Amino acid sequence: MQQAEPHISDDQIPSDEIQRAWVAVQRVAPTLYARVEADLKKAGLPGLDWYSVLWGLEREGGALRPRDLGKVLFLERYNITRFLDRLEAEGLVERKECEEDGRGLVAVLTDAGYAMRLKMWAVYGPAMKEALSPITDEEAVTLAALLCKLG
Amino acid sequence: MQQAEPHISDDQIPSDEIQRAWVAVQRVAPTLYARVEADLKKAGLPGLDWYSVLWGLEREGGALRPRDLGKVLFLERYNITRFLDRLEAEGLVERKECEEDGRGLVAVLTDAGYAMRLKMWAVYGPAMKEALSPITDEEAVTLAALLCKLG
DNA sequence: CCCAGATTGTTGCAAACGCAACATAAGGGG
DNA sequence: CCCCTTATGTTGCGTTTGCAACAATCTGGG
Repeated sequence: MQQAEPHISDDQIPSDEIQRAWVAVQRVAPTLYARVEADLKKAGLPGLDWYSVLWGLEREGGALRPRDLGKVLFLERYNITRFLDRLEAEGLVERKECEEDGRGLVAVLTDAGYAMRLKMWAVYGPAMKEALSPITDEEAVTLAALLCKLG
Repeated sequence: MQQAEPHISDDQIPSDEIQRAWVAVQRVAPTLYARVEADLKKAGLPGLDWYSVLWGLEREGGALRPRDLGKVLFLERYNITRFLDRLEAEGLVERKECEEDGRGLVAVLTDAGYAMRLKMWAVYGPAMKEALSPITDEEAVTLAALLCKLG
């Protein structure tokens, strides 16, 4: 990636192998993401970020506090607030008050939200399959295992 | 990731292995990126996007037309324009006119820009090494090879 | 019970991004 | 040579993001 550097000692510089892996990860992930997003957009559907919220909610039983949704999706509080704003405006989610915590609330998936996730999956699934079609299932297992070591 | 789906035929649904690999890629890449960015920010340095531009420029001899910079970095024209706006405002890059094309221009790395890339690498390099420290060089080669199949 | 500190969700503001439109210049066919 | 098409870089506008501050509520020690 770049040559030796006087300000840092040699054992701080990542090896070529590591550098190449880093570049590959940071280049390929957005590329694949963009391909799938393009398919969704072509179908007139929302982006993958919405899907994550809908699916994250559905997976947890259809209702979750923003706090917990944030933990599941690795998102900041204020981002959750705004996703819920948009999803609620489209009728895919509803905010209900939270009994056990006066300041909290619960985001609840509506029927329309459930239906939307299904409609998106009908595009997302095949697009994902297509994007990863260059590798076999076995390779996918290897890939996932290596990445999980890093997460 | 999710159960069978009536609207699409079974052979359109990605296998569990593929789904897990997809999730791993899309989750791990931003996580690692954020860790390194945090180190840069802690050091009071610009983000990785600036580094990409500086390094992309330096690698090509220190001067490149926005068009070509866009191709190297996989960025849209208008993003290049705006990165150059900010980098130029900080004195890291200069816009010079392009002789062989009247409408074009050339983005030239300044001494300050070169110095900044070095300073950033002194943080970026170790941070990258740390982020990928859970895998060996050999595993990194495997990882990069698998990802390259997808790119 | 009371109160200081922490937690939860929201918001104002500034910065950044995506998209479409624009001005300018290059290229190519008649 | 002229005109039409394409390419290049920029900009305006609406949307989205990050950060810091905020109000409301919970928690635990005294």
